[in-house]
Amino acid sequence: MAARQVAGLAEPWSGVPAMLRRRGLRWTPQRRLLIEVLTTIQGHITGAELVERCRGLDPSTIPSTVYRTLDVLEELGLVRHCHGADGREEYHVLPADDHGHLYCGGCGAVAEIPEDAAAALTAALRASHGFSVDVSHVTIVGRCPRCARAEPEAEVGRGP
Amino acid sequence: MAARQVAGLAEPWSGVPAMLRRRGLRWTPQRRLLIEVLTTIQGHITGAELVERCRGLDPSTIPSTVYRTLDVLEELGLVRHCHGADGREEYHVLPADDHGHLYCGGCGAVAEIPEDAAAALTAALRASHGFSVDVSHVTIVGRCPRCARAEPEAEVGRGP
DNA sequence: ATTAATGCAAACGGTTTGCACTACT
DNA sequence: AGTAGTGCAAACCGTTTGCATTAAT
Repeated sequence: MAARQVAGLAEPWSGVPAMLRRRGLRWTPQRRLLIEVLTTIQGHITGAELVERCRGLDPSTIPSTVYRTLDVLEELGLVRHCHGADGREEYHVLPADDHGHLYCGGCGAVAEIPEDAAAALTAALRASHGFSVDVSHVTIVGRCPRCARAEPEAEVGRGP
Repeated sequence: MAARQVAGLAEPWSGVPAMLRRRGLRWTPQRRLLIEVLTTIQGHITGAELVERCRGLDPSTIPSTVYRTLDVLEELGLVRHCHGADGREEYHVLPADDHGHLYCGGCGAVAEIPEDAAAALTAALRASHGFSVDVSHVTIVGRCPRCARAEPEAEVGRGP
C-alpha cells in the first residue's frame, strides 16, 4: 500500500524499464499502467480482466495494446500465459516457481498446488506412462474445502 | 450384421432414438449424423472438429445444429464437455468412467490418467488443502514419452 | 531521425442466439 | 395438428491483425 507513483515501481518490477531499453524496446505510459495493475495481482488473471482493470485506471486503454504488452512481458519472463478452466487466456504473474493451480468450480478461488502433491502426481505419471508433467500448466478443477462442505451430496464431476 | 432397425448404430448408441422420444424429443437425420461421427471417436474431440467431421459426411451441416445436439446428448449423459488445454470446448464421448487426461504438448496426443496416479493426486490434495478434485475435469499438460525423448534438453514448462 | 509502440477499426474463430420455416411425432 | 428441430444469419466475446500516426530513444 505504500509505494506507488512514478518513481516507485514495486520490487520485481522496478527493473522493467531498463530490461526493455536493453533490448531496444521502450518504456511507455501504457506499459507502465499495465505493470501497475500487475503489481496488484497475486497469482493469475485473465487477459480480459487485465484490460478492464487498466480501463479502470485509464478509460482510454486499448485492448490490443494490453495484449501486445503482455506478449512482451512474457518474453521477459515476467508473466506466463496458459488457458484457464473456462477457456480464457490466463496470465500468471511473476511465475518464479513452477507450480500448478487448483481451481474451485464452486467459488472460483485459485490456489497453488503444493510441492508434495505435485511430486506425487508427477512421480505416478512418470512411472506408469513415462509422461513428463509440465506442472506450470496444470490446473486441477474441483471444490475447495468450503464449497465441498457447502454441497456435501452434489456429485463432484457433474459441474454446476 | 443382425440389427437393421436403425441401420445399425453401434452398441451404446442404439438406444438413443428411444431415449430421445421418451423425453418428447425427436430423432432426426442431423442427430443421426452427429451420432454416427461420435461412434468413431474414442476419448475426446472439440466442438469445432465435430462440426468439421459432420461436414465431411454431409457438407450441408450447420454448426448451431451440431452444438444444440451436443447439448441434448450431454443432458442424456452421452457426452460431457469441458475445456481443453487450448481453451476450446472439448467433448468426452461416453464418459462412463470419471478419469482425467494427459495432453502431450508436443504431439497433441491424449491419454487417460491411470487410476493410481489420479488417486495419488487426489489423496495428496485432500490431505494438504482439503481440496476435492474433480478428476473428470483434470487435464495434465506435459510431454508423452516419445516427445520427451525427442527433446531431452528442452525445459518442459516453457512450452512453445 | 529512427523506428517501436500506439490507437483504431476491422477481422478472426469458436460458439450462441433469434426467428421463420420444416418435419418429426 | 402441434411443437421440436432446423437452417440461416447475425451477434457474441476475447483476442489478433493491418496500417497510419504518435512518440520514446
